[in-house]
Amino acid sequence: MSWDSVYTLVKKIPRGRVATYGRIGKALKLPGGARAAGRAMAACPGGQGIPWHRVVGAGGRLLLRESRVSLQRKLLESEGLQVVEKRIEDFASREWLPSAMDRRVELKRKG
DNA sequence: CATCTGACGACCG
DNA sequence: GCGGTCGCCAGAT
Repeated sequence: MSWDSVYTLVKKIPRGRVATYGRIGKALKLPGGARAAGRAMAACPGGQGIPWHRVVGAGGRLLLRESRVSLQRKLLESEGLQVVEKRIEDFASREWLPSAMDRRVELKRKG
């Protein structure tokens, strides 16, 4: 399985925004959904401009292991996001939705 | 080939 | 909110 489509999508996540494994898996119709997105990110090659830290779990939770979550948190905070108890504050308005269709939902939700 | 291990998430008690 | 179950699958050993 090639995870290129996942990395390509992740690269599109704007600075200061985050996307979830579930959304990514669904948007790309990956077999296995969210878990597939997780596997892809686990195998994510470094040093290629992939903003891996902008991918979080459902509800805006940070799911990485302690050894890595500290860096993720640091990177997210450096982009202006607030992380409290391994969770993105105000996640609903910080979530970036992949497809054009989902964007309408986002705009609608924002009001 | 058998087995184990995950960067998930919805659901339920 | 917390812990357990289940669906689902690529790599590593």
